[in-house]
Amino acid sequence: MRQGKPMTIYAEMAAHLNAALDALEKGGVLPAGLDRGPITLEPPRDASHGDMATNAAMVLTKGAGKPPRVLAEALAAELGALDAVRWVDIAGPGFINLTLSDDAWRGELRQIQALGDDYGRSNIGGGTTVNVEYVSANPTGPMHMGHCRGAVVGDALAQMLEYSGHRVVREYYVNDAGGQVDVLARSVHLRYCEALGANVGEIPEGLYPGDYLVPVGQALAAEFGDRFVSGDDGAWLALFRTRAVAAMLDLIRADLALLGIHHDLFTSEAAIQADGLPAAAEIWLRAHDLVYDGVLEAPKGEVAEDWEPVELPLFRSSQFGDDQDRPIKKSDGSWTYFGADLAYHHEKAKRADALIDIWGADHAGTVKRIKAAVAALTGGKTGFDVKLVQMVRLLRDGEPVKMSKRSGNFVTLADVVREVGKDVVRFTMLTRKADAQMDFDFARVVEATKDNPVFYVNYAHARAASMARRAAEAGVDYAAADHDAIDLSHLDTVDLGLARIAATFPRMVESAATAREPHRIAFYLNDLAAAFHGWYNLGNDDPSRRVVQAENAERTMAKLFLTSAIGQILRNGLHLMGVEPVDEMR
RNA sequence: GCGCCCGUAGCUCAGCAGGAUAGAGCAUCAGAUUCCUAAUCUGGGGGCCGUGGGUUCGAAUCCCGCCGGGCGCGCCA
Repeated sequence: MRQGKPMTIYAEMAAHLNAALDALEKGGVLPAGLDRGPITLEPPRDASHGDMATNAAMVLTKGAGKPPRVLAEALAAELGALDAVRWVDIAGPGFINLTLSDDAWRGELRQIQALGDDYGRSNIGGGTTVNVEYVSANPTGPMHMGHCRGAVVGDALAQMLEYSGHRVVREYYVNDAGGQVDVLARSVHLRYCEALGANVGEIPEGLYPGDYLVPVGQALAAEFGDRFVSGDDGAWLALFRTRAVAAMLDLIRADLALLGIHHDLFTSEAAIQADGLPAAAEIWLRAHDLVYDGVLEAPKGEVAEDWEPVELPLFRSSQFGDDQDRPIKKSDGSWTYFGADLAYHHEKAKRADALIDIWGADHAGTVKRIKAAVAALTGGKTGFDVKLVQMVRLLRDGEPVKMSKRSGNFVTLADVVREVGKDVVRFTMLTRKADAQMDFDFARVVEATKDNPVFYVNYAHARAASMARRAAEAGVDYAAADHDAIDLSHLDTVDLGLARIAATFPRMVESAATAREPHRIAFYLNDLAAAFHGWYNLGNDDPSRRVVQAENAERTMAKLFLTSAIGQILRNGLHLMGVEPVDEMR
């Protein structure tokens, strides 16, 4: 039966289903070569239908030229003969419902324990490389809460993809070539002068006012003295830009570290340009008639008075569904953000099989052009997905927190992490699907109630851990026991209901990774925690259902085995989210 | 005007590559502490899944139109 490399129960049953279909082909019930792609084997919504259900008979009816019930009966006969299957029935339009034996579920619990941290890991990625670019905040200041959700979603996604058999590169694109870094350099110059005793007064409109630039100015003053106080900015602008960006990246890296986020690669836009990549891309695109010199139409909607038609090199993004063609260079000859960005994506595509960008929803309008450019430059060979992450509204005491970048009065990521903790921030950011707006209420995310999934899931894990402690106090030492020798026949069908939910973890992770939707982990964990809390509370009415039963060490051991398997699943899920499981709550 | 996202219980949201009687939490009502954290649990009430078509054995899910809401829209980043 269970031999070779360990298989989870869904994988095992899927293999059995395939073998049964092979048998039907051999017996002439099914023609050979039917597409089995649409066949599913999944838990039915209604648990009373059994443990697993397959639509195989309905899906194959057309190709087989036989009614679903006929196919279902033949298939049911094959499947019913399996040891693991206790009961088969055919229902509705032709569903085949399987009820597995208790021993099959007991076996799955052992599988969870045997695989441990790897229960849920898969190789659906087949070792292909996925590049996930996330955060990529402008290097002009510390991280603020506007960056937070994309950071967490991207990081959890990367983690999930790795767990699902991809090689993952976590990348940060440093926008160090635009006008905003000149502004940064000038803002730092002001702080530099200030450090040398100049009275700078109010920070002028158009420069970054934040105090975080003060130490950068001081460091430059200490290093260069008053050499750059007066005189042409050509003498210092490039130097200050470099130093300021480096300092900002240090701040950003430190902020990300607070969230447990570490990128593998920081790629500089300026370096991309210095290496001539945009120019090379332009030549290629011109050769393929995807870039031409043309004049943009005036913008629709609100009419701008300062609109002037200018001839620019334009990318034919309108051929790919964009509203209009997009310039890759400005009228002063420098590259637009888009012009550099397409070259950057081309570069990334050379070293990965698939690209994923995590962007804020405010950049939604630019998705089409970059997708079009990437498709053109890679010949459509590299998968490219842009995941948009919607805004987070910060609430304190039910009131929206006002933020203004201008005054420097934005809520920093570091402040929030300090206030509520890394794990609360990470978990909360994953409790909505990425493309739905969400509220982040400072009071609610730290609430210790079941309304707060962060707490609720962690509580389940802590509860699982505390049971082993309590049992030890009562003289049943689970940690020291020989786990293979524990007799799981003490677990009945009710107990094994938890195993049924736990067993769906691997397929849930796979589907979440495939769909690139890390929030599904959070919802699953919440469901598992609920089932676990419910199971635990059965002991209130019926003492024989308690976990710790000092007078019955064997039964206690079996219950602890189950408890610890659930703890393992909770841990594996939390790990994917980048959240530390807690063993104890105070 | 155009593009993207969204419309599911009173509120906040899930709904797993279409599946069987649509789920959870909050709120509300009724219950449960001889036990491992009641920081929890059990049960009730509450829905034309925005709307009209289409695809098929089967649609909240896929396609098209409409209605309603959010966001974005210049050579910015």
